[in-house]
Amino acid sequence: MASKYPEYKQLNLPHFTKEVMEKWENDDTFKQSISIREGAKPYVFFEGPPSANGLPGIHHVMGRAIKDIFCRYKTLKGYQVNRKAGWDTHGLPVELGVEKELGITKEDIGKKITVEEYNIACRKAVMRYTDVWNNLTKQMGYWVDMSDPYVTYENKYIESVWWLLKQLHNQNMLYKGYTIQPYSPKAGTGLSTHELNQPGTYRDVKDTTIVAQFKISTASRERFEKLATEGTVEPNAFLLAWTTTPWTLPSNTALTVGPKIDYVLVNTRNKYTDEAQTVVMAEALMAKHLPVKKGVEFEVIGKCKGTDLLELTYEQLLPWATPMEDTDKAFRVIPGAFVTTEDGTGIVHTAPTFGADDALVARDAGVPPMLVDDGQGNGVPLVDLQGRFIENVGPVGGKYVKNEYYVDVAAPDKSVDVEIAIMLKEQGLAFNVEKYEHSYPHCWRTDKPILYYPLDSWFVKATAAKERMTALNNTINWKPESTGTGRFGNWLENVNDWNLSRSRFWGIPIPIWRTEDGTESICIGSVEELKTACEASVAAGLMETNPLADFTPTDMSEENYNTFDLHKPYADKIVLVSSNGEPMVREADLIDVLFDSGSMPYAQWHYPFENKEKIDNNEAFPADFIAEGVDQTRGWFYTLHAIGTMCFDSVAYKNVVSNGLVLDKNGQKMSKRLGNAVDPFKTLEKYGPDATRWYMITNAQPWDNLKFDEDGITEVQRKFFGTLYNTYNFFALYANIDNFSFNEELIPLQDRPELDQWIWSRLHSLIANVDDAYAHFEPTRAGRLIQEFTVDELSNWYVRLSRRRFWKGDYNADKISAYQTLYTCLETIAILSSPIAPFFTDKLFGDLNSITKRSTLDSVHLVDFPASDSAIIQEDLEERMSIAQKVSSMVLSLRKKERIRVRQPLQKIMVPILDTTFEDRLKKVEALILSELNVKELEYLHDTGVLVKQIKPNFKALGPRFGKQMKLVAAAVSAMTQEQIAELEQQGKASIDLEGFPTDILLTDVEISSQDIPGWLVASEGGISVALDITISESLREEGIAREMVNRIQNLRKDSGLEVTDRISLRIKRNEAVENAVQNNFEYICQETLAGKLELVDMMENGHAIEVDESVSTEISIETMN
RNA sequence: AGUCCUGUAGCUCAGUUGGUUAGAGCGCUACACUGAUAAUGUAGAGGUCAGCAGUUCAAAUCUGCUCAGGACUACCA
Repeated sequence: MASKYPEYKQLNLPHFTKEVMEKWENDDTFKQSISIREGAKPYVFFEGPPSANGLPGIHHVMGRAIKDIFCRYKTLKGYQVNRKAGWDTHGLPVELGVEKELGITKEDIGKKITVEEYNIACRKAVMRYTDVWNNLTKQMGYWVDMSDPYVTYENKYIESVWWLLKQLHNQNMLYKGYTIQPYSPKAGTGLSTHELNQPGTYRDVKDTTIVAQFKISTASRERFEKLATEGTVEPNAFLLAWTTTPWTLPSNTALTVGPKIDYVLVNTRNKYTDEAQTVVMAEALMAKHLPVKKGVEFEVIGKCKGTDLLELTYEQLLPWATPMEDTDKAFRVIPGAFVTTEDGTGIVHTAPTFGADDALVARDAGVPPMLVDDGQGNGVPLVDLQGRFIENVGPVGGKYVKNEYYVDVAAPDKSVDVEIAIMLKEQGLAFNVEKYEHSYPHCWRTDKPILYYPLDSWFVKATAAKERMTALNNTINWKPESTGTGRFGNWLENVNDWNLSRSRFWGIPIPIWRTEDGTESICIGSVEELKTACEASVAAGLMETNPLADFTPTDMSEENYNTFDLHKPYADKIVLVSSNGEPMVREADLIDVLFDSGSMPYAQWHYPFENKEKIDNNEAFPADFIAEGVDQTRGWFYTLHAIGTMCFDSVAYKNVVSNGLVLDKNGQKMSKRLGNAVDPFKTLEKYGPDATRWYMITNAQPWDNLKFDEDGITEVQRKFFGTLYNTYNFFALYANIDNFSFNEELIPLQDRPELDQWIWSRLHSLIANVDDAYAHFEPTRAGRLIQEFTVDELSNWYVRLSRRRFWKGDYNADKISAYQTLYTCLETIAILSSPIAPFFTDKLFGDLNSITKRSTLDSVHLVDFPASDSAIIQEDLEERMSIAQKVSSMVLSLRKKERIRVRQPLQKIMVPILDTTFEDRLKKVEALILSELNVKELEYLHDTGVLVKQIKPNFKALGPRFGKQMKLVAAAVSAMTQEQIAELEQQGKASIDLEGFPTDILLTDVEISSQDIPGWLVASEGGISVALDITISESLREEGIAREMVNRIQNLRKDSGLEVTDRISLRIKRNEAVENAVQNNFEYICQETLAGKLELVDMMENGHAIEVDESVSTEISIETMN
C-alpha cells in the first residue's frame, strides 16, 4: 500500500511545534538555510543585543518575530542571511542589580568590596539569564546564530570600540567639557536620572526666593528709553528676574527672555527703599507682582516683545567675580525658547554654571559661564565640589551654599540665600523677597538637597556631523516613515554633543591617558598600542611591569586575548609616560553603554583587527535591515547612525522597522508591579509560537501599539490555522483514497475548469501582493492577505464548491485538476506564511511533500519564494467569479426570506442583462451558480422594458464639471423618469433641466442599475439584480424530498461508522409521501449514498425513523455490502 | 515644555488620489445548513468616524485649534 498523507484528529499547534523543533535540531535546518545560499547575495542584518541580566517579556517575542520574518523572507528570496546574536553586557541596570544583590551601594565599591570583585560579580550576573533567553529564542522560532555571539565585555569587542574612539579622537571629534548634572556634594557624586527618579527624592521645601533687579547699563539706556512710548523712564531702570536659588546670583552672566513674549515697562516704587524706578517684566505676570488690590501704585510706560529686549546689557548684580573668558560678552539679554510666563517675571536669571538650560542658551548666545582662574589656568565655578563658595567671593566666600551642608560646624544663623536677600534689599536691588514652597530634588542617600553642578565629561562632537547625519538619514527607509523624518529627523536637527562619560565601574574604560595638567593626552586605539605604550612607561620607571606582557600582537586566538582584562581596575593601574617623561593617568570615566551597542557592526567582527574585508568591502556593512522598539530611536538607532556617519561616512542601516509597545488588553503598560505582564513562555506553550506570532503580526501594524489579548490568539488559531488545517485534512482524506501524489503532468491552465482557473488566478495575485508587502516591510498586510485568501477564497468558496469533485466520480482529468489545484494552493500558502508561522507551515509543507516529493528540500524554509505568473492572473475571470458570488449571496438571501431551504431545487432564476460584457461573464459562471444555488436554469433577461431601473449620479465624473451646481444636478438625475433613463441608454445622452437651463448628460455621468422586476421576488446589490422563481412543481418537490433523504442516509452512514467508500444496501419504508420521490429519483439516491441495492419495503424492523419535513417522514435501514 | 504616534460598531481593526448607503472579523440575537462539522451560510441589532472651526459642489479622508491616550527627549528659573 502506498504511503498516505498524514491525517489528524485535531489541530494541536503546540504539539506540531515540538515535532518541528526536533526536526530542525536534527537536521540543523537553520544552518542549512544559510549554507544552501552560499555564494548568493548577502542580506545584512544586525541583531540589537538584549541585556541578559533581565528576563525576557512578551514584547521581545514581538520584536524578534519582526526580525525573524524578514530574515526568513529574504532567505526564501534567495539571499544569504547571516544572523549573529549578541549580548549587551555593560551598563547601569547590571550594576544596580549587582548592588542590590550584594546589599551594597555605590559608595561601598572600593571600600567594602574591591572594584575587581565587584566587576567579577557583574560579569557573572550579566550572563545569568542567557539560558532563559536562548530558550525563548528556540521556543518562539527566532533563527539567530547563538553559537558564536558577540559579547560587549570581551576584550576583542572592547578593542574595536577603542579603535572607533581613536578614529573620533583623530578627527578631533572627542573633547573634554562640562555639563550641568545633578550632584550631591555630601556624597561627592553625580546622580543619574535613575537615582533622581527614586521615590522620595523630590520633596517640598521652603526656600528664600528673590525677584532681583538687574540695572540697565548706561550703554543700553538710550535704546531702552525708546521702548517707553507712553512715559518717561526713571533714572533707575531694571530688568526683573526671579530665582529660587539666590546663591547662584553671584554666578549670573545673562538674562533670558522669550522672544515672542509680551513685556511691559512699568514705573513704580521700590518696596524696600521707596525709590522711584522703572522695571521690566512679562505683561502676563504684571498682576502677580503689582497687585492693584493692595494699593500698589504703578504706571505702564511702554510695551514690547522679547526680541526688543535682546542684547540690552545690564550691570552685574553682585560683582564679586569676573568670568575669566569673554567678559565683554557677559551680562546681556539673550533669547531662550524655554521661557514661560507661568512663574517668575518672564525674564530668567541665567547662571550657566548651575543650570542645564542656562548653560545651553548661554553657549548658543556666546555668553561665558562664571568660571574663574584656580591659579593654574583652569576655570572653576564659584562653588566647589563640597558645595562651598571658594574664597574671595565677596562676603560669602568659604560659606556653604545651603545650610544643610554644614555638618561638623554649626550652620550660621543666616544662610547664604538670606544674606544675599538682605544685601539686595539694602541696595535697592530686590524687587521682592519671599519664602516659597516648591519641590526640589534631594540625594536619596544623604537626604541633603542636590546641586546642579558642572561636571567634567568627555563628549563626541556630534553637532559637527549634524548636516551629514541628516543627509544620510534621508536615504534610510524608515518604517513607519514618520519616525525617521519626524522623531529621528528632528532629533538630528537639534542634536547635542554626545556625553560619553559615565562615573561607574562596569563598562568600557575611556582609553585616554592625560598628564596631570592636561597639556598632553593620548588616546589608545588597540591593545598592541597600549602594550607598546606600557613598555615605554616601564622603561621610564613609571610602572614596574607591563600588564600586557603576555599579549602577542597579531595573534587573534582567544587564549591570547584572555591574558589580560581591559576593564577597571586594571586599566586604571596603567600609567603611561608623556613625551617629556611625566606620568599620564587614565581619565576616570567609563563610556556610555550606548556607544558599546552602536559599535556592534564593527566590533562584532573585531574590526579592523580581524574580518577587515567584511566592513571594507561592504560584505557585512551597512545593514540592509534592522528592527527594534521605537524607544530605541534616540538610543541604538541613533548611536548606530552617529558612529556610522562619523567613522565611516556611511549609513549603518538601509531599512529600519521600529515597532511599538506591547500593552495589556486594556491598553495599560505591562509591568511586574501591576501584575499584568504576560509570561512569554506560558503563552508560547499554550498557543504555540505560530498562533502567537500570527496574532501579533496581523492584529496591528508593528509600529502601532499592540493591545495584547489572549482571546485574539484563540481567534487566530481557530480562524486561520483551523481553516488551513481543515482544508489540508479535507485534501488528505480524499487524496489518500485516490492515491493522488502529483504524478500526472500539470493540466494546462486552459483545460482546467473555470473554478480552478479562478483560484489559480487569485493565488498568483496573492503571491504578487504578499511579495510586495514583505518587500516593503509590511508583514501585517502580508499576513492579512494570506488569511483572507485561505479563509474566504480557498476554503469558503473554492473548496466548498469543489467538494463533490473530490468525492464523486472516477479519477479523471477534472478530479486531477482539483487535486493539483488544491495541493498547489496549500503548498503556496505554506511558503508564503512560513516567515510568520515557521513551525506549522513547515509541518504542512513536509506532510504534502512527503508523498509527492515535488521538492528535494525537506523544509519550507529552504525553498524559493514562489514567482507570480502574470499570465495566470485573469482579471476578467476574477470579475465574473465576483459576479457569481454576488448572485449566490442574493439568491441565498431570497431563499432565506421565503424559508425555502437550499436542498429544495427550484426551477429558475432570472438576471437582467444591461450590457453584453456582463452577459458574457455571467454565462461563464452559470453552471457554478446553478449548482451552488440548487436551481435548474438561469434566464438572461434582456431589456424589454419590464425592468424598473435605478439611476445614480456619478459624482466623480460630474463634480468637476458642475461644481457648485452639483446638488441641482444630483437632484435632477435622481428625478429622471424611466422613459428618460431609457432614452439616455439608447441615445447615449439625455437632457436634464437645471433651473430652466437644459443640460446634456452622458451615459458615463451616471450609473444605471436594474432595481426591480415587477411581479417577481427580486434582490439587488452593487448594480446586479436577481429574480427567483419560487414555484415548486411536483417533480421539484419530489426531488427535494429525495435530497433530504440522501442527507439523512448520509448521516446514518456516518453515525454507523462506515467508511466514506463503503457500499451499502438500503431499505426505505414505503409510504405515500416518499413513494414517488424515491421511484423518480432512484438512480440519484443510489449514486449519492453508494447504495448497491435499494428497496422500498412495507414493514421494517430496527429501522431508523427520519423526518424529511413537517409533513413527510419514514423509516430507513442500511447495511454494508461487500 | 517640545517632537512623534494613536483616536472609526461592545472588542480588535480595514477604509486607495476627497465622490454621497463608512466596511470586515469577533461577540450578541434569530434562522438555516451538515460526508471539511470544535466548521459554515443568511439575516438582524450596533456609528455624532474624539470635539470644534475652516477649505470644497462634496471631508472619516485636506488644514488649524481643542480634548483624551501613548512614546521619547528636555526641564522645572
